[in-house]
Amino acid sequence: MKSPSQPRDRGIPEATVARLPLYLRALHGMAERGIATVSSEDLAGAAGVNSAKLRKDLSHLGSYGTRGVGYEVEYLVYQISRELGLTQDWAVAIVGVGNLGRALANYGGFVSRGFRVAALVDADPEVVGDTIAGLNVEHIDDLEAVIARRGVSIVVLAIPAAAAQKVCDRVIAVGVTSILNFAPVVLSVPDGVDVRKVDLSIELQILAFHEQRKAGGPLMAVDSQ
Amino acid sequence: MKSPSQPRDRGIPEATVARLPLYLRALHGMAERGIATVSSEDLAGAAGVNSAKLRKDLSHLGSYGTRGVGYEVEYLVYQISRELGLTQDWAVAIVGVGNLGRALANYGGFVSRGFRVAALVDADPEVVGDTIAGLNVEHIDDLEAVIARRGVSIVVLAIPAAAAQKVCDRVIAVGVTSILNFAPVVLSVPDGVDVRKVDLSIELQILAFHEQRKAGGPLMAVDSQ
DNA sequence: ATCCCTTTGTGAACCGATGCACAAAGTCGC
DNA sequence: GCGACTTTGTGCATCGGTTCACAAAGGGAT
Repeated sequence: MKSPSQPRDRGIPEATVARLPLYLRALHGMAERGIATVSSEDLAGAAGVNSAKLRKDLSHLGSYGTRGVGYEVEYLVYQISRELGLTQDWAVAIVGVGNLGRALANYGGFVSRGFRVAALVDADPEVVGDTIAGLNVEHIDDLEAVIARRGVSIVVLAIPAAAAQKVCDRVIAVGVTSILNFAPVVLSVPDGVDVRKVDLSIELQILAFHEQRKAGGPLMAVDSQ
Repeated sequence: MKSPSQPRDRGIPEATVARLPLYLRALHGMAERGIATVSSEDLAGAAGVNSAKLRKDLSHLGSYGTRGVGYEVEYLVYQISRELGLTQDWAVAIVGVGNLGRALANYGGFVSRGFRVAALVDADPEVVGDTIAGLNVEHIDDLEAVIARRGVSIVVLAIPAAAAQKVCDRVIAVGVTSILNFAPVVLSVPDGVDVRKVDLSIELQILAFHEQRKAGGPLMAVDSQ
């Protein structure tokens, strides 16, 4: 026989990984409202995806549903959390405590489960030493020491584009392999380092493209009345 | 004969649209450094993509290169800008001037070209009437009037998850069809409305997944020495 | 004017992701 | 214990996107 609930495939598709947090959030909401089991149809609805896609996504983790019934909410929360690595605590350092860095540090929600802001770092002597969100702001010169001391494994870059590559190189040099970049610049990193980018400007430009398209296209080839 | 440099295909792939802002940024940098022409190889390098992909992307806009030479930087900047709709000015309203909303309002860079923060709105009477980034904060009750008066066509939601759907519905009701959502919630919108989502928590969770994977997987099935 | 060199634009194979549709598997009522 | 019903898990067709590889196109030298 085989043990019934084992993650089968070590290779989970990237598209699936990107949706797991969505499912997890929906499940947390259901758990809080006391819902014990949920069908793929309902969960897919809450997460805004197709139910077949949801089932296929979950099937990559293992066979955690019961046919005729659905998925047990608490159990699925645990399995997804474990798969995403949220059963452990990740220490996050935020580099740059300008407007954005401050917002991130104070944004309690984003560090809800599994993540902990462990350090704030900035280059401006004016803010070094300040306390933001209960944390002391340390100097960028001590970046490497801070990362080592606090056990930081994920670094968030909330600094100007011009400074991003240099800081990126420094944190990689001391072993960081996960970076969330808010600076509007393409970081070049060696293999094995993951960079995820959040770029407000790009998102707005994509919206503008579609908005313009709705309004009649760039040439405004009006055949409307 | 045919006019040589006409956008040929009105259906530009979504993946291409998402990369055009990247190319545009790289081109702006080159223009500032006085570079007149650029090859697909060099531009692709600056944007961090494969050169064949870049050529195929640009070919969707038209035939704007010269074989044996490359692309004229200024001309390409204009063509991409036009395609993205950045030759016109988009009025953006930011709803919610908490930490994040404030950061966005002050973040000059993201409203660089084509975009203009035209209104700030919040529900907290404490901040309504304040001036942030040179703009008066208006009350959420006047949301519809503000959108109409300022000609807002893109709305940025920087509010708590619980309030997002309601505000979303209201702006859609007065004709807004482009929304950039920072609230950690799946918005449901009618067809024809574009929502783009920026979710810090999800990005971190994806990083955590890969970080854990590097460290040996969720089961820590160590067969290493 | 011709040849060689560079670089674009694209046909075609490939790859991953999506969604339909259904068999397999389980529950519940009687 | 059995049959009807529900819902999962997945095979398969399809689709969009990526990458390779090369013919076509243009520039510059001689």
